[in-house]
Amino acid sequence: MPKMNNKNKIFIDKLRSSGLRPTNQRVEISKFLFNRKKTFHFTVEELKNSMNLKRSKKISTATFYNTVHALKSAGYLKEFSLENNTSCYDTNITSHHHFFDNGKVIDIKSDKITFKKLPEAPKGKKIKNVEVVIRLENNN
Amino acid sequence: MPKMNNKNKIFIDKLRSSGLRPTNQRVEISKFLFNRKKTFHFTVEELKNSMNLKRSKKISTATFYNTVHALKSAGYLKEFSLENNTSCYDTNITSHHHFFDNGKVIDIKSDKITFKKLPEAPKGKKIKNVEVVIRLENNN
DNA sequence: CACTTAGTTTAGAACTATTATAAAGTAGTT
DNA sequence: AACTACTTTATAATAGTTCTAAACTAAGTG
Repeated sequence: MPKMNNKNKIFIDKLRSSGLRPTNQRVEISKFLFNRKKTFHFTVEELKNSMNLKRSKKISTATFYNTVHALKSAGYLKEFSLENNTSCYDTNITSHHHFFDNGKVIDIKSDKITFKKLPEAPKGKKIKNVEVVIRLENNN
Repeated sequence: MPKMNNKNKIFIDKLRSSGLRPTNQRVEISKFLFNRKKTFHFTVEELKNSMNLKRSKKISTATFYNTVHALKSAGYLKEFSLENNTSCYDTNITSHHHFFDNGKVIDIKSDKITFKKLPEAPKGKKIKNVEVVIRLENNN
């Protein structure tokens, strides 16, 4: 077993509560994702590339997908579709909205958008969530 | 040249102004898409299956993709991503919003959603459009 | 109204993102 | 230390979409 101090506890806990054993690969992924101040947006491919770039022994694609899926199912990541039909994940799991700026994604805090009017859900349905995308373009 | 009366003019015009010659296949697709009272939501795969089902001579996949792309680029269709990362097209090209109900898409008229507060675009950017998705779930 | 040419259709190959498989490896319990 | 269930990995498979190139056709030209 690799040395592992309490510094990693928070990242390991996220894995365990996602139903995953804290293996080396997974702990590194969890740290990479959650050991940051700012929200992180990524596709699995981007995550894989940026983590594997600096590694001699690469983590496999399947492990990235498995780990991200489990973290997402446990609620530690939010998922949404980009315009090129790939999945983007967001470490900001609070309810919020997004700017889409030519492939770049920027969070919009929930309280920056409020509604004057919203439709009723159809009969037998209720509203699960409301997500706003504001698409940007360059001035002039 | 196959007989072609004025009834098809509107469908042919959409093709021509999308930069496409009005071939038989394309006119049929255009009619299938736009000869309806209600908004139509579809993926290319769905469109292909429903049109080809009744045909002896099938229209090829590439022709569906080409035609849909051209109509979309010309502004006759709107495109958005479903949650399974496939492209969905909408014959309602007016600005509007959507309910997502377990894979089913329902239009929300633009005036059914109004904002009390919207964020400013970042420096050097301006807002191109604002799209709201309201995700539904079953009651109880 | 034949001729020509640029645009079109098609089957199939290629590609990209993602999921599945199964053999070799490892965590964690006993 | 040994066992068992879970992991990792390379690789194959899949789904949606785009590309390719050969055969075909619309529509302008003389």
